Amino acid sequence: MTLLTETFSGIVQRITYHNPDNGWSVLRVQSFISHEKQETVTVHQTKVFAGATMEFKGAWTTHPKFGRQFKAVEALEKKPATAGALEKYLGSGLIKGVGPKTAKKIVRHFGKETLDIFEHKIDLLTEVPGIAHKKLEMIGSAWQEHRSIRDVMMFLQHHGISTLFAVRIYKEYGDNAIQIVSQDPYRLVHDFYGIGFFSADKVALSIGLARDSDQRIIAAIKHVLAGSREEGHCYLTLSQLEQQVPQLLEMVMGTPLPHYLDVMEKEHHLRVRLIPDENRLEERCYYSNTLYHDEAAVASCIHTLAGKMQIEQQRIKTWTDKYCQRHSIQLSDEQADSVRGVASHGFSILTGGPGCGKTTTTLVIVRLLEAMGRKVLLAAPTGRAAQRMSEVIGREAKTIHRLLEWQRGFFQKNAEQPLETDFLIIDECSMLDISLSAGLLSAVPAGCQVLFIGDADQLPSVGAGNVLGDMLMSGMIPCFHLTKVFRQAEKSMIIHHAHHINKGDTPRIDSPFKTPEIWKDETDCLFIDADEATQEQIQFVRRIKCFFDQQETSSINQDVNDQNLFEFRTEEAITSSYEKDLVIPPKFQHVDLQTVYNAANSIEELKSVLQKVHPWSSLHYGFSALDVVEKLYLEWIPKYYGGNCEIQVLSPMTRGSLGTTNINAMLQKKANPEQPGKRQLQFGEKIFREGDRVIHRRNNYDLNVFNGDIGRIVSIDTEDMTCVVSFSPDNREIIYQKEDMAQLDLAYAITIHKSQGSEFEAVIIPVLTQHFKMLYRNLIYTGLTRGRKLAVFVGTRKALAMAVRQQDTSKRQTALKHLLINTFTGPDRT
DNA sequence: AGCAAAAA
Repeated sequence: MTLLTETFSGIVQRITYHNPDNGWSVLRVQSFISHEKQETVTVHQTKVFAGATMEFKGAWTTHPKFGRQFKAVEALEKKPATAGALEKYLGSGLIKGVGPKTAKKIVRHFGKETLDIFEHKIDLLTEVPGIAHKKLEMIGSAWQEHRSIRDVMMFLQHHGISTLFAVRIYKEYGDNAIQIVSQDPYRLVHDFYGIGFFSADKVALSIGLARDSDQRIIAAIKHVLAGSREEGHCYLTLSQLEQQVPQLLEMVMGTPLPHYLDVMEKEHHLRVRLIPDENRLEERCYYSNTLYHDEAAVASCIHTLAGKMQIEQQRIKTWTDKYCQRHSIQLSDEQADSVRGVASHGFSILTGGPGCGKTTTTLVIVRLLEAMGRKVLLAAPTGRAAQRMSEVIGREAKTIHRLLEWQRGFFQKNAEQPLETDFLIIDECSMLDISLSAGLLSAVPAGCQVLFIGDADQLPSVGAGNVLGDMLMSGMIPCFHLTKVFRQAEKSMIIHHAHHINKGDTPRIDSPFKTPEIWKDETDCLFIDADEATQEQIQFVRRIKCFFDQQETSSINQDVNDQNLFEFRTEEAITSSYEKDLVIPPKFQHVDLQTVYNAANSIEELKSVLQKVHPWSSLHYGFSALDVVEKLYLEWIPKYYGGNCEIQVLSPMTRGSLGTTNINAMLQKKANPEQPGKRQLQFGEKIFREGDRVIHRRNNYDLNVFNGDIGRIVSIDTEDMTCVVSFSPDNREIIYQKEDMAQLDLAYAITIHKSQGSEFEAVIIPVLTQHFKMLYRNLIYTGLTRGRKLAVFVGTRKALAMAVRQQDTSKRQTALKHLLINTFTGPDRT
């Protein structure tokens, strides 16, 4: 860790930038060594005063935009050493009553002894002209105060706390700070947002607390429990804690863990819930207080809301029929049933895959309720989902955070100040985590009806819990499941394969390399086998192909055909790795093809080398996976599906050779290359060019653009550094100022996560083992079902099979399902 | 073989 041992010291001249959230600061620092030269220093979690003399530890780096800078990992305040430093220090406004002018006078008078005078003989300050008795008193008391702060600060900093937090800790604990922190350093985790277990532990060990002290172990248990959220879990089991806690503490525990857990439960540091496992044996499940409360709150709120309403079914039917007729809406039977069902239940769920008509059903429900004189509120977890809801329903829809009036970490709308409405409809509920659900449901007033809409097969929520899935699986909540697909269901292979994926079967998707006709058949789902071939392999195949094309009319493909390798064997494809099949014999490396041609036996050898490559892998045609993405985007899809077909690449990941960043860079270069007259702007590494496809990444209520909106850059003004982006569906044009453009990214490729809730005419989905960590069932399902006319996978069948086998949400440890069953049927404890 | 992600 400590490879960065360069140091750099100087006087802080100016604080160029300071981020109060994480403490990251950019400073201009005048070096001690070369006096005239100012350097840029970046440092984390440190607030430094202008004029302070600092010693930084870290390393020199070169930033692509800002050039040479010192990246500090540690900053220590030194006593001012030079007269110049002293003057800056005193004049920085740190001491009340001393400004730059007075500072100058003082330093000129006392020179090097200035600091000593302040420390020990402050009365002598009156020697300085302009400092009378009154001013001396002011300066004196300010200096006193400053000194006690400084003692605390020095203590905290000595034990590894950054200046920024030291200031906050001093503000909170005052002069007792040293005592409080020494007594229980782990208090800091609870009292200060931004200090975690690791920071507090550093202080604790530095102060000299024992590695096996109770405080330390309890803090570690709390930290592990809180961390389970990251995995999507609500609770951890004993064996999980026994594995993770000692690992965090970096020691073997003397006293067994259950002892501590019992103590913590008694002292309300954690909660335990007994949940029966498959064998009906009760297991102790350990919760952090908040998650325990949230889970229980969701279950009890739903129980309170649930129940049947007295509604005249016949009147609803008559009204619905009339409404649909007037607006020429065709409702299927299950949709009509859903409308009636939802209207007559206190709490219900409307679910179903894409293209099943959830939206139309919702529209009719909203109109019906309004006709019944009910006040209806609409909301969704994300800005984009809310905006789409408004567009489709024609009523305002808000994000849940806005609906509940989120302010400084709390919701203004809650059990005490509930929402004012008769009916609440929440869309895209697969994105709801347990905490937001608890916040939302507590704010529902008594007598209000609630409808959750969502597709549980889509991506799970970012936060902990499996809310929608648990509610559905509990079987306790009235659920209206739309199954009839309107989108040409019979023909659609996308729907067919999506269905298989959901069941856990790896779909056998046809490849155009195997069956070239399928392009013309306008199939809507394809798989192109491609792997991470090396440049050497690609070049080798291309050279051979080039050679054969010249020499023989019959292509090499004909030869491979003879081997009858085209039988569609998924299992074989799963185990084989295409690029490994191609071993280039040394004798053919960099060989002149004419020489090969002259030696007849060499031709046969060449053929046999190529025949080892899987005949429908893209390597066989001299394409890497990235080449295939390019070909699909620029040639193949436009050729068979029309040049106006909207194509979207959906990658499981941001990084990697087939991550969004790399694909974006490649497609920008190929699909929208630099041209004279085509204007562009550069921000650091990012280039935006006229014609680029872009995505907006944060809800911006001023511009009325939302996280996930995709558009095209219409024009760029290089003078003003502004641009105009046109967004679908109605091609509305938004003017971006320079600072707004930071919220834009290239969007030729986006992550599957970002695509949730959107649809595209054609999607290209790379699925390779390099995406290993992200490969799970819901992800593939979500990506595949984003395509309306075409979905093409590019990658290996092995990666696809891995993804389909991996069920993310089933691994989430949650108890909502269990709680709902218990609440509704009464606990069956004996 | 290390990774994605909402809200304010």
